[in-house]
Amino acid sequence: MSFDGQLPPKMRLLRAAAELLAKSAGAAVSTRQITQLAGVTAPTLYHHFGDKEGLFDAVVAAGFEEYVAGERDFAPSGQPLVDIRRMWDNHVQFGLKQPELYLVMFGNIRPESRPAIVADAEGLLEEMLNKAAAAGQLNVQPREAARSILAANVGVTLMLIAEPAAERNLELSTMTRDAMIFAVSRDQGRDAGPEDSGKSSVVVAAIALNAALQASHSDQLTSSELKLFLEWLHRISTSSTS
Amino acid sequence: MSFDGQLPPKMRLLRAAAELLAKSAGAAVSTRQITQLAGVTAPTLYHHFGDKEGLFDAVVAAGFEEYVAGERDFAPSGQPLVDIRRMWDNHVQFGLKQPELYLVMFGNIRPESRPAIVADAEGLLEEMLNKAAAAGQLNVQPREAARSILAANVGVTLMLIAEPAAERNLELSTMTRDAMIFAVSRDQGRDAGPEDSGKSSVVVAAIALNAALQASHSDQLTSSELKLFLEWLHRISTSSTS
DNA sequence: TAGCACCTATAGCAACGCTATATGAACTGA
DNA sequence: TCAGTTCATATAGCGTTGCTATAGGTGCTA
Repeated sequence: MSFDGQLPPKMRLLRAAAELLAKSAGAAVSTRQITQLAGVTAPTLYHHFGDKEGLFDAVVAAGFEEYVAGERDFAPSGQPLVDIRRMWDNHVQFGLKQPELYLVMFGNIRPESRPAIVADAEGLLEEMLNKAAAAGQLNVQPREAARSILAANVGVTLMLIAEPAAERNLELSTMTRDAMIFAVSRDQGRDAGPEDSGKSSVVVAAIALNAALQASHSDQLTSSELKLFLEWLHRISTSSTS
Repeated sequence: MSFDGQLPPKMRLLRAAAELLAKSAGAAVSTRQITQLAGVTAPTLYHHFGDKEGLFDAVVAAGFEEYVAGERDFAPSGQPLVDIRRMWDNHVQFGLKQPELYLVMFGNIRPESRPAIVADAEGLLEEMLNKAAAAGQLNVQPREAARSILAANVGVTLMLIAEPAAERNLELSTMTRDAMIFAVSRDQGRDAGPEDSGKSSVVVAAIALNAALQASHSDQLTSSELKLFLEWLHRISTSSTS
């Protein structure tokens, strides 16, 4: 298959790069391979993308949009925690379907190159977790919960990718997923050990109120009052969780 | 600094590679750089390691021994779950101390290359989890628990590495760690309906927080702050807007 | 038609991973 | 003692890589 057809060279380069990246199974992909498959010469690549990495970044960006689209695809079920399970599963499926792309996106992140990709993925989760918090189902701050869940999600996906496809056991994913969701969700605290629930009931209530307030535009307080109120709420919410 | 000294060339190559890898901050490291720093010519490298990747594998293997040594360093406390917490923390510390090495070990894993390292790390965890299982503290099979915990541990460490060192928040690690350990340990108050509490409003949340606060003597706010806070809380609680 | 952006091609550089071949040093067995 | 063998390193260079200086073609506006 080649892309000599009708598309503009920029698009042909993108598709060629994506295709070669996808079936190269981790081996290096050269610019010469890409430009040849795209039916284009080297300077064209550098004119449009500046860099080999620039081209790969563009591929990743396209892949990420696909990922985000997948995450938003299903209608909210009204049960945030159920939706979060779906997001987790969708994340894993995306990683297994496009392992090379996934490794570039989440496996190779480095402090300086860490772009908005992780932050965006985190934002999607946090958005959903906010709904859970508003419904009083959360045990911790939505942002922290999102980071934690996403970290575990990435770890599980990387581990599954690393395994030979034949012996992949998705139970690793479901088990870790449920463990994480269970850990951040509220309904564990009630029956848990006595020392745990005493402290956290205030925290849980504060978190729920915080989320609910932000969702509802209550007019019972002036904006300056509200600001201070929320600050105190935050202080309570983030109190001691060693 | 160079390694022209007394050591045999093989060792000099290893150290030079490790050093360059460590301070290259993710950029590619060429064999020419390595051999020059080691005071050796190209064929020597290929004689001893066969391959550039062979050399890197050797570096990783050395790094892994250091990692394992760290994991075994502390004496078992007699409480397996406590030891597992220490193993988790040690894993994260290793990753933060040698991020480049860690990324090669755990971030770049591909199906064909090296589940071996992961398998070893998993074995260490499983060993400890076996003790927990023997003590009746486990909820799931030790092997599955080990895989799950390790996956989350790797995910968290990668995420921390990806952050600028300045704003790294280790609470992500402790929180995820405790969530995972809690999830696999037996004495949790399991069960609880999927969606017990329907929709919680600001008012409900505020009332809950009010009650919780008064019962718990939180010290996050001063008494004067608390007084005002409770007044506002009351205003919100008694409002009729949903 | 002239001028002007844009886009693409020709040709080639420096750096890369790697190797065919040769040389020296250290050990063997007679 | 010394040829034979093996191990370890060096010289030199191959093919490929990412990238670019330069020039030419194309379609637009005037």
